[in-house]
Amino acid sequence: MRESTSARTDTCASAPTAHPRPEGQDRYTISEVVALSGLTAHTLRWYERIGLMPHVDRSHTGQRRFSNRDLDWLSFVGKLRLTGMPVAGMVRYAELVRQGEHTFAERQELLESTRRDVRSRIAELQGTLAVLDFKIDFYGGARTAPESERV
Amino acid sequence: MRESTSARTDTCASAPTAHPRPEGQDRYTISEVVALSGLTAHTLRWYERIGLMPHVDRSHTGQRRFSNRDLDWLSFVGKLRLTGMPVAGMVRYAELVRQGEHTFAERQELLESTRRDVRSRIAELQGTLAVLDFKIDFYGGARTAPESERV
DNA sequence: CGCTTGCTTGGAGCGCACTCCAAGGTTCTA
DNA sequence: TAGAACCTTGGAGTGCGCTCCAAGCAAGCG
Repeated sequence: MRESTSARTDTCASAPTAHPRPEGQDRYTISEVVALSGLTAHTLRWYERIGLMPHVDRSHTGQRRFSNRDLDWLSFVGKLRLTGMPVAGMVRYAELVRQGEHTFAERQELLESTRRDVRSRIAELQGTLAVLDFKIDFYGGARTAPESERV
Repeated sequence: MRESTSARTDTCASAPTAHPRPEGQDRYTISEVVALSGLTAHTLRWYERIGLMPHVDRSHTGQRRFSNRDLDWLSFVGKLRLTGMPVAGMVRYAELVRQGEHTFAERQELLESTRRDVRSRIAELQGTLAVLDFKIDFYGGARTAPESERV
């Protein structure tokens, strides 16, 4: 295993396993975080560069040491990513967090807007399900369809 | 209006209006199709180039004239696009259609696999809704949360 | 001590789905 | 019959979210 570990297998939708963490540990190397988060080391470093990660603690020689808190943050960011929020939006949220409690209202608005997006995306997907069901039934031999179709 | 018409406004999730078509017409210029489909002319030509559109009829001087059948196809392709299916998959489906009725089974499988993807994407989105609800409630002042959170 | 494996950086590259450009021919309105 | 608006093409460019590279330092084992 050499840096570009997992990934590439199946678009790796971040293993939905609830990030089982080794008990009583609070300093993880980057490769441990790769295993726990499903992200690549490249991506973790990139997240930090673009301001999507609070600055991670370092060992005396400069290597990253992630905390449980960092893992919590990554797990939340993973959820935001699943919503389809663009990276710029997540960075915006991270900035608000850094600015302290007086940004609570704005953070709430941002999440509410995201929630609206998610809900309409779900509705959209359910609309496609109706069409898929219809077509699949058609191909299923139940040619009840009034389709002149080239299908 | 000069080629790059609509687009850019809001990621233009293809107006969910059911493509109201002028009655009794069966030959549309590309700009009419732009208005009806919400796609750009660039995208329509590109779809044809990559084999996602059956070859469109032409006027005697070589300009495209789309039929109602073409619009039906575009509308279905729009649904597939909303499912999140990559363009390569849609091209694959278009190829199967071109090959005739003996590909019915394969088309059905492709759509069934797409339907599975859509269902799991919906589940994923519903999972993010739970997290969003939780956070939004937290910011809503109901600080009932046992969060040590940097939130 | 040497060896292997792992971590560091800035910057370049990639795949997807468009998106646009230049240069020229066509169609419509007045 | 002019002029504006619209259409054509191949190929180059864009934005997003990673993804990879080269060169070099660090850590652990025998």
